[in-house]
Amino acid sequence: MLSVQLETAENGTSLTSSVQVRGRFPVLPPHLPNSADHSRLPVRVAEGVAPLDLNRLNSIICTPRKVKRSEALYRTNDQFNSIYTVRAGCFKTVITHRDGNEQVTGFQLRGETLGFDGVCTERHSCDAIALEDSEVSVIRYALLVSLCHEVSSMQRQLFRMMSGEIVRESGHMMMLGTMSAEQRVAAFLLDLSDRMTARGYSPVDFNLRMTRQEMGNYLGIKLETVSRMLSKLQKQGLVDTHGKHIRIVNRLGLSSV
Amino acid sequence: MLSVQLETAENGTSLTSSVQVRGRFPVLPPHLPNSADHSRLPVRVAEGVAPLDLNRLNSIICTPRKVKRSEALYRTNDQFNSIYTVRAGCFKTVITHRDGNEQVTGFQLRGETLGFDGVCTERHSCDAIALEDSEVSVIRYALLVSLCHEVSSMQRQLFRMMSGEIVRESGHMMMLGTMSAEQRVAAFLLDLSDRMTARGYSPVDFNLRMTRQEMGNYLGIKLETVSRMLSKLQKQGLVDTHGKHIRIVNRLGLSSV
DNA sequence: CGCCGTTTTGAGTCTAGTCAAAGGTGGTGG
DNA sequence: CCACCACCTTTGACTAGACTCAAAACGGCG
Repeated sequence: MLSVQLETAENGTSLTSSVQVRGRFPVLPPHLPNSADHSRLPVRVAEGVAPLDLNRLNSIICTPRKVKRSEALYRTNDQFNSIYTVRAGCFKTVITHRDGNEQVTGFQLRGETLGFDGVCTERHSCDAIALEDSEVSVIRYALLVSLCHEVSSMQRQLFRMMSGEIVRESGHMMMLGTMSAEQRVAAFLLDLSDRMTARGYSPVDFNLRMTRQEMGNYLGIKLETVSRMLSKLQKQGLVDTHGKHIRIVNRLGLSSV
Repeated sequence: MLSVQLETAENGTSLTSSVQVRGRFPVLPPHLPNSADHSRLPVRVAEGVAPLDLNRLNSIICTPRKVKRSEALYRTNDQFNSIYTVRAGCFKTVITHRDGNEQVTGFQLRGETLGFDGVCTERHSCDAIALEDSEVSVIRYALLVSLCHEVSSMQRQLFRMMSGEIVRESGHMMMLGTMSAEQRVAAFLLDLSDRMTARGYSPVDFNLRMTRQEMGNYLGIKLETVSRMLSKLQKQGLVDTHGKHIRIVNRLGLSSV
């Protein structure tokens, strides 16, 4: 039995497997975020899958690609060929309206996935921009799809990952639709904290990779408002901020803002 | 060659096929929305697919299910078993936060699809409520998945549908994040108009199935604001509203609000 | 050390929210 | 067929929260 894992965000889409191929497809241990050996994409599928050609897997998991800070991994209307998992660094996805309005639709941390927006029309529907010098694993979609066709557990996993993205986006819509500025900032920090935890970083102490501007855009508020709300949360003794460094002092208090 | 189509929203996910099974799986002609014979789900896949057992398809496309106005097709945390396409009527999907906050995440018209939110965790992550007496086709997910495993064009179509939902949600986020109340209402009417057109209804003359409350919740504004903005658009000569009946007078003007 | 981009804070404005009341609409039953 | 009721919609007056504009403080990097 061979097992493959496609790492995803944490909300249930990335299920652990009892049988894992290491060596050839080393899995990044979540508690060792700076693990030295990550020359290949960590790929994981929920259940063990039928034995299959390792070369086949190799052909899907391409050589990593580096993207410099503020450069694009892909842009709106680019031909869709691949999905990506973040091996190092951090990205944002941005939609640009014809009138020039921009909306940050998400931030992707190490281990999270990018590119599913392109499956539908075979062109990407947003820009993916690196927030710092980053590196991704490139997964050829056509090959992934044919692998899914052979390996049913992989197919199911891919369905789950896409559904997970749908669910996450719903949560974001809810935030944009119903929350006050203060609640948005609090919720954002908590979400980030959860995702950091899932990746093996400290849940209470981390550095933001995005500017107040980008954060505010994502949250549907202005950068000055983000700043004010952070100050307010600090006054309430819920967080401790120094520029981009965040320390969550009172997690419970933060979640009940 | 046999061709099956799973009808979806209009943004490119539902591709027409040259070879279609009629008779047994009659496709609702888009220009005849009230077509009498729709006792079975219209199922359509992008490309022709390999011949397969018709009984297999029959077992996936279950008997239709009726849902009365204001009743739930499914609720948050319900076990996920099936996805649904709307055969008649109209639904809304709603997320409820623990603090009681609600957010309408979408409206599903005739021919559109519901339920992908459940794939990820095998439980639904929102409520799907009928806005009027409605009817859906129930598609067993487990069977659909195994069919996808056999029929690669069906697998690709399902991936496209889910990606389409991701893209649509991104658009909604952009609206919630960047648009003024007036723009939101205008954009909402235009979106609805496009979807009505895609379903064979008039693009300029239609009835809303939701209340101002539900519309406002979806748009991230209050019901009074929806009402005010509709009045404003009417004063500008862009639309003509009488309660739930909408007539788009100046489409171009509306899109440049 | 000085520069540039980012962040913080303040003051004033404006959009959308709140509260309230009146006007419509559709469905039900007499 | 009409009257009544419940619910939905519109409109107005006032308020609050977030935005805009502006200036100063901070921080990282060459």
